[in-house]
Amino acid sequence: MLNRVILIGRLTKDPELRYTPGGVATCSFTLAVDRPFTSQGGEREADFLPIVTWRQLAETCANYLKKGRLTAVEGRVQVRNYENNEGKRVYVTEIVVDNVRFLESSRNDSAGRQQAGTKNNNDPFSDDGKPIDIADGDLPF
Amino acid sequence: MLNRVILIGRLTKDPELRYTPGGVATCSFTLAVDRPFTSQGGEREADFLPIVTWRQLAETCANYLKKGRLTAVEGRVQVRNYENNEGKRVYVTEIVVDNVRFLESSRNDSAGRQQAGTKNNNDPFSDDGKPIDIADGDLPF
Amino acid sequence: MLNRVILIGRLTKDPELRYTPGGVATCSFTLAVDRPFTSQGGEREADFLPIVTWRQLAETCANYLKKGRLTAVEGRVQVRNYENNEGKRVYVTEIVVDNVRFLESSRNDSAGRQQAGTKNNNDPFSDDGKPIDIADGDLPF
Amino acid sequence: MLNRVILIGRLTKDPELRYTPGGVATCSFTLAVDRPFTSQGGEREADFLPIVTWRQLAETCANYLKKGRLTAVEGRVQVRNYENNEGKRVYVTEIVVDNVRFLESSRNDSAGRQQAGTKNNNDPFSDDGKPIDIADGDLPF
DNA sequence: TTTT
DNA sequence: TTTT
Repeated sequence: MLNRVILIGRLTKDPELRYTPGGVATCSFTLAVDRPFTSQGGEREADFLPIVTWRQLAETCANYLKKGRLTAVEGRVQVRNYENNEGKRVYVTEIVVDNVRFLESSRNDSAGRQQAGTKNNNDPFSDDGKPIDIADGDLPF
Repeated sequence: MLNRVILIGRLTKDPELRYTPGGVATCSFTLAVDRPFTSQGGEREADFLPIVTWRQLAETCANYLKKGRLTAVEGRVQVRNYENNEGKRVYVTEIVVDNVRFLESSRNDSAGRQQAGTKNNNDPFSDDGKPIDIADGDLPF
Repeated sequence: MLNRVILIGRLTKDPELRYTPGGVATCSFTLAVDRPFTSQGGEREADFLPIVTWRQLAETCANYLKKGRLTAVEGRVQVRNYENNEGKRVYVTEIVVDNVRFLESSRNDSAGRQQAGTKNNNDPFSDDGKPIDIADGDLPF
Repeated sequence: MLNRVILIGRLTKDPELRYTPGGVATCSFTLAVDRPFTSQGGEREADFLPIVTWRQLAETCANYLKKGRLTAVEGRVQVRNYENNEGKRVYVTEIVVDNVRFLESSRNDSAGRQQAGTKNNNDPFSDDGKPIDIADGDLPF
């Protein structure tokens, strides 16, 4: 009935932009969000949360976000499921985001941006030349 | 760095109370949270989100929550992982909650509460008589 | 840069629906939100927060909300200012809301709803027959 | 019943640290939070929101925050009231904060920090040598 | 696997 | 599998 998440963290990698068969843009990345407490005994101190954006926001994220950037997102927790190749139902929890704030400008890493230009990870077909397998009727927001 | 979730939904079952070997209470339940949009094509219209509470709040939840109750929770998204019996690392996403609001009073189901008393689901050992396998040094908040 | 508020509380009165000169609907009400702690010494234990909604949501609120109803809202904190009749600048803090959840159905107060029908508080001109003094170019969202 | 605010903005001035007569620290500052939309007609495009913190967090804020710093805060909206010198009741809306994230490190302004040291704005008595007029029994959290 |  |  109400489902709201706000996160601030850093991208673990450059974002990935894809398109559905119907041409809808979607951008995915992972945010590393440091936990508020220090775990005793060498346990993990950050959560790695999968973020998904759609449409115009997806293209903006692909253009402006990069590995390591401090970023704030607003959205909702969603559990998606699909059948894997062994015929087993798999549940995936993602944060579907409708608002993104870039908390670090790009002024300090022009080198990084140029490098991003040479091996262009914003190209929707950069991985395998084919659009991803997402039903267009199945989009949030 | 910041990780905040607020949900309003209904419990899919009665909550479950357990204790760690060190005696720390933890209460788990699932919230069904209706999505804001109607999916075309028979898709799922709610997310079923696993909630975890600890210590005093866990005992309060076990005492006051019941299947079907409208409930608001505040907490953070957490990814826990463990090795399963095939030696494979499994990742579980949960909402670790530090604030709960009971949005429905119990006045309309005294029968239900009495029934909860006879088959006592608040008993930490109700399932198998043994405490659960959680390291005490690994608690949030 | 980011401004998000989530409240759960009860309406202190029936909501008020108005229209700008340009015909844009706006609905206002106050939420009483109980504080999490008990104040020693007879101090106030709730905050009374002014809520504003616009357009379609304003009309939905006017139709479905009523004094006393438990309600969840999502929006942002806004400080509006204007010059009063003594020529002094006055600052007003409001919660401008873009999402409302009705946490109590109306089944238990059909009497109340019929009464609301007789003295129709949903009539945009119920107070004085004139639209309110809000510039249409000055709308949020 | 639930009251949660999350803001990201910049301090309009250095924070002010004070102590109640009972010795409880409180730190105040204003966050400028840019609005998500551009107002046509020269209207204000940011909200200036008064933030209040208490106890240990107040001292941390006084030590680490400075004018201009990008900062995230979590808390609740509160309406405080008092009688002014004309005997009129005045209502003040503030964000009482229990979590602060410093989104900009201080590495780029050592000059600024040194200056802060010479005219020490962290001194609780820097303004007038007297503690502020707050009843100790009237503290949040 | 699921709530109203 | 991971960020600073």
